Amino acid sequence: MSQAPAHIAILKSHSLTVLVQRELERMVLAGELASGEKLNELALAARLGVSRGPVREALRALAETGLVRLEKNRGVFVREISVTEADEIYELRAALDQMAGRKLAASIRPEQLTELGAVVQRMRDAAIGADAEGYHLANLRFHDALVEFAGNAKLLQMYRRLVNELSLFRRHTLSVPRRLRESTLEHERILAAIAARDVEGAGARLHEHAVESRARMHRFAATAAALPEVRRASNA
Amino acid sequence: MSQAPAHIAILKSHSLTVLVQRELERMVLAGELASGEKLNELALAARLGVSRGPVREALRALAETGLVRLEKNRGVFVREISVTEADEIYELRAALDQMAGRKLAASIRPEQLTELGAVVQRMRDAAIGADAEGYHLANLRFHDALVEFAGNAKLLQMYRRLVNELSLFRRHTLSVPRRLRESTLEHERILAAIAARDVEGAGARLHEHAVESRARMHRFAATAAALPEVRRASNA
DNA sequence: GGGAATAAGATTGTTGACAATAGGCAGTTC
DNA sequence: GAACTGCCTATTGTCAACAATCTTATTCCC
Repeated sequence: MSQAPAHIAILKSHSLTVLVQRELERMVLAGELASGEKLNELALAARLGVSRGPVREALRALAETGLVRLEKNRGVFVREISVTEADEIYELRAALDQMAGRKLAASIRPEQLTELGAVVQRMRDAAIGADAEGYHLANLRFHDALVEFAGNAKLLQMYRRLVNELSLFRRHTLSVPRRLRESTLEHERILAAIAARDVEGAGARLHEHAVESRARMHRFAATAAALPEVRRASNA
Repeated sequence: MSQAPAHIAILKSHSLTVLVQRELERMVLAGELASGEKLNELALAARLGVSRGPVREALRALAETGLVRLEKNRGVFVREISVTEADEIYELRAALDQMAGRKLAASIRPEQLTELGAVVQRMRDAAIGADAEGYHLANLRFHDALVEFAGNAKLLQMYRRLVNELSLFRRHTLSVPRRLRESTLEHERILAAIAARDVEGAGARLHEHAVESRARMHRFAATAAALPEVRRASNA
């Protein structure tokens, strides 16, 4: 009776379906449910302490966001993002980033600039300390904040959805960015263009930046294909 | 026995949930379920001849696409798009259209050009005949084809989702475009730029075109607000 | 007469059970 | 020994019932 209230309050405002959906999304993004893995409804329901109904509803919703794939009478699978699809997402992201950069350069407020500056500082620190994971997180936050500050909720929603999907792509393909210093510099230039309220410049820099990410992804994919890491599930 | 196979084949490949989802989407987009309307699960289930399970699953999926809104313990409502949100969508669409235009100008194939030309011809005919509905359909098809031919499936998916949401905005706000001839001319110019493989020009024209749609929406919204059409469901 | 408390009805949230399908296993046949 | 056929089990698809919550109508009090 004394430890329940918090949980009860949560349940009051959110249905089980919503909670299950969030938890499943978290598990997928955290890699606890591996890309391509088949999800067993009953097992998930048991694990989360609910019945199959909410789990099924949550899975239908997640299918619409692109995180899982449904096959009738066969089951639900965590989506696998192909190189082709990742390429499309990167290309789209370039356009969205450019839009965000232009909007932001035209409207940024001092406290937003301060926050972005702090994130870039985190990148510098991570680069100096060769802290790839820390850099990765700061990088994600930088771009998310950028789009958030751009002030178009729909854009933010789309952007986050794309980033989510991309995180399914070969689980942390780029988690070890080689050139941390170089990359930090790119972000500094982006921020400088925004601070200078250079609309076209900020858009262009962000677009380039996304295009560069895309190219890096392709180089990595090519490398990964060259040294076959015993991955193909083919019959040969 | 002789009329069943077709239905069986459909049910074989698609679950009830998927069929219900499609039908509900159709009903919403066709206006059979009005914007803001509360949807009764049991009534929908009875109407579609299924139980509440598939209906609930379909509604959860539709909520994720932005067509309906869920309120815990209160029900599901067809989403209402505010002017603010419509504005954001128009702005996003401008960026996506520009991207599509640039890609298409760089890659269009003869048969695609022919098809786009045929659609523009339908616009001309509709403009001459003052056929607003026909024009509207041709216009939708023109832009959808444009994005489709751009060759980025993710872009197409996102674009269609935005267009769907926009169709919820004050149901056919622009269904009577005044300047059919003028608008046809704009589309001809867009197509010309693409045909000339003018990457920047095609992108720019499409961007302008979307920005113009956005401005038109705002003018219309302002007009509609000026002459209060007895719409507010407020308590006054 | 108006407003708050309350009870009845309707609707949603959740669960468990049943039906249908897919995939694997053993047995049989060639 | 390989391939095919038919069962068996595990899992998904669908449904109906129960519990919890909200809405509405009614009653009571001021």
